[in-house]
Amino acid sequence: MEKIQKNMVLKDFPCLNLERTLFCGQAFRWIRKDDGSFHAVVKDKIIDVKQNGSEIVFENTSDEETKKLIESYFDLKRDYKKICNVLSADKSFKTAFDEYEGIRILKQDSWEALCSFIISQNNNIPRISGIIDRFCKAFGEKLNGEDYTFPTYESLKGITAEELAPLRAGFRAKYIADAVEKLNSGEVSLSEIEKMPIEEARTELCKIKGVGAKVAECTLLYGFGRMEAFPVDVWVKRIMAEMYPEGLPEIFKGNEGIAQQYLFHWRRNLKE
DNA sequence: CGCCAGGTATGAT
DNA sequence: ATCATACATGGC
Repeated sequence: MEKIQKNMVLKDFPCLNLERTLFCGQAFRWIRKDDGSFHAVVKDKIIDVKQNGSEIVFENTSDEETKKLIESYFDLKRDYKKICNVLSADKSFKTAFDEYEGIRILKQDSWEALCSFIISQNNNIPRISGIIDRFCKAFGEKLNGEDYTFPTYESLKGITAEELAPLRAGFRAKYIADAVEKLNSGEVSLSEIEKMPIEEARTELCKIKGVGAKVAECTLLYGFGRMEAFPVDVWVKRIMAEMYPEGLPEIFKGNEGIAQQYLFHWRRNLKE
């Protein structure tokens, strides 16, 4: 029997480098398999994707729903080439972009982004991934032998920090519990935040314990696709001091988040 | 073994 | 307001 074509293929797609996009510190669940492909669960779908030269192949993506998910998650409708060209008028951005072209902002589930960046505080990336992995295995929905969905806050309703102990998240467990509680009670609403002006959205997110300026900003950028969000961590603080003592250039306006991701990744790989 | 990690809450000046 | 420190855990 002839095998039907059921892979979604992108040929010469502008500004999409999987390796860089998936491992630049915005998402924590992607793994690299032995055959060089990348694997993760996005929402309730298992995604396997590989990059062969100018071709990007999403495996087993025949259904329309999965294609729509990929289009949204990888932000495929946005013209990064054009945006980055504008941002490149700034010398520092251009340096970062020339070295790391192909990074896109992933549009993740807002709850997953919120939770992931609560876990990220004062933590390192390998351990963040480990905690999230244990979180999914302990409380997510099993898809098959290895793969679990990210647990919803609805399914965690009433959970205590003690019950989250298996994650070994340390002092962050009580923050996750507080987020679950406030989202379930409606004291904080992600669907409302989605519609809010950014300043108001920041204030809402910061009602959750363990959510400060940085985590709120990451949630808005990676969970809500707010490209004007600009997370400032230790690396970006250094960037600001070293390159933008007078503040961000005007041309970044509306795309501060994209600028941030390139500058962050570039500066972090520079070390010192 | 010590240092540090995509911060934040808390308490002291 | 601004500043220092603790925080859980484990990667390196």
